[in-house]
Amino acid sequence: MMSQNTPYRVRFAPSPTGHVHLGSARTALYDYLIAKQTQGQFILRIEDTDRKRLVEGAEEELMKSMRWLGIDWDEGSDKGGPYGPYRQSERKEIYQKYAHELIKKDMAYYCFCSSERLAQVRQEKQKNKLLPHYDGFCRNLDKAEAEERAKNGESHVIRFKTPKQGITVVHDLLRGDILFENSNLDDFILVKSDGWALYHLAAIVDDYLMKVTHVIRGSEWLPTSPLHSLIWQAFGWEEPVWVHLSVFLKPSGKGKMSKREAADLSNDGYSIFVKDLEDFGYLPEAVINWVALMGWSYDDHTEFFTLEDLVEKFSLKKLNPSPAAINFSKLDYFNKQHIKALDDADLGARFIPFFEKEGFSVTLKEMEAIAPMLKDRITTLDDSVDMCAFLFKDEIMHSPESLVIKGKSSEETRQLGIGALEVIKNISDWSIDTIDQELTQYMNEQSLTPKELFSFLREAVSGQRVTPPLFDCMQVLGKERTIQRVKESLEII
RNA sequence: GCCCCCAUCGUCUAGCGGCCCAGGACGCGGCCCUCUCAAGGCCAAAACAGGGGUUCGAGUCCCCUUGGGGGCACCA
Repeated sequence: MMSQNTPYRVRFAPSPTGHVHLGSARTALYDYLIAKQTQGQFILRIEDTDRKRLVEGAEEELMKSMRWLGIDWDEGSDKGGPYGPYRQSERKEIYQKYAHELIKKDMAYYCFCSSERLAQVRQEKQKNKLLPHYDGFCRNLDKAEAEERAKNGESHVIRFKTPKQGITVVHDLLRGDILFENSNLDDFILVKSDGWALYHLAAIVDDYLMKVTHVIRGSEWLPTSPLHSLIWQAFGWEEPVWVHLSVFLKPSGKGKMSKREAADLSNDGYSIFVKDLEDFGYLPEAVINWVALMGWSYDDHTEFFTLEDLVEKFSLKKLNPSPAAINFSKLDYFNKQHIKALDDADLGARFIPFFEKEGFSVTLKEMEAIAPMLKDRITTLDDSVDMCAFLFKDEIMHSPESLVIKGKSSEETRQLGIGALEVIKNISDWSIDTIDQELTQYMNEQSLTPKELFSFLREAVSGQRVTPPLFDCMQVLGKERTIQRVKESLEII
């Protein structure tokens, strides 16, 4: 095993079939962390050998999501590197070459069985309660003859000649040795009849050629890991360190999230896709922090981490192999924490797209002004619009019922409002402190409670029940517009 | 069905044989503060799945049971 200070070469190898999922984001994050920490390299490799499953634009979105998270790579399909190409669809011949090398070594063979026959074999085996594996029909064909048939264009796949006896041991960093009886393993396919390599072959050849030292992947790969070990051994190569991460379970902890359940999540403003989280107003810092802590911990009390912190403190050894249920309320919590940690200019800048999406045209200066009064009262960035839209509207709606002070009549409210308006008009220094002083004094004179006077003014000035602190709002609104809105309110009571 | 993995509060977890009648965090409940909403402060409830071993001593090691999860494609 590698010592802690040798550079690790790791790879994140998604297939471009859709949005980036939280589980993928976590894997990529850990890859990135361990590469940075050891001054190694993080490789982004696109696994697109299945031409049927390609999704238009998925590769671009994938890179966008990763960059948004702040997880950048050293080598990849877009930036090259010494071991490219980094897109498997551009490496077809390489896999062909290695597959034939295995045939030559008698560790793989041509199989000419039709998919109909295969389906039949499988069905029969299942009926007899046997493993639904390949029956080995082509396993011992005459080699020269098989070679000839393949050359003549007969449709075929290439299968691995899995040992029938013995045990294959996979050493997982988190779980130790895992034993698999070879008799339970199948003669799995290496190369499809269309000539494209399957994951099992392609990933291993690439990991070898790209000098990957640590393979970090989801535990759904555990069942096929002996196959992978066997291929490494067949080539006579030294295996990388295997690290199988726990899977993410749905919030209830009962099973993986289904497509349907994942879609339903967005009704509550949550999602398991990175792209959606960005749209919903979550900070990449928060998503990183949150996801890092699902299956990993630093100690018994530290939980706020920046990417830089994680690079310094992350350790594969402290990974937890048990499955983890996704906890979105913790995401909310981390989002609040990271929002609070942002300075006003930074936070303000991040509000802009959310205001623009709602049709407001705002300036960075304006956003900077509202940032401090918002930073510890919003959960997601788009909450800023809900809370402060009234500051940027030309007209707001008032309802007479919500204006009238509780326990007082409309007429009493209007008289009080007229008094307050006079006070406001007479404020020459339009600062938060002065507004506070003057209005508080008026409140005392009239024997009103803060709730009575300020709820009225809040409604009058914003048309909303909930806003940031009233005097801050009035200050940002400006004296003229404040007066205007109070006047309008008095007219409709 | 077969193979594999996992097992501490509702959830994420600390715990690597005595420091634990189990600590932190989210969430939940209560109180304080308070112009709304938050934030903040304080307090509370809440867990070692069960059974066998090993040991002077087990949440920590081993075995079994149970429970949960993952995988059994010419997908990755």
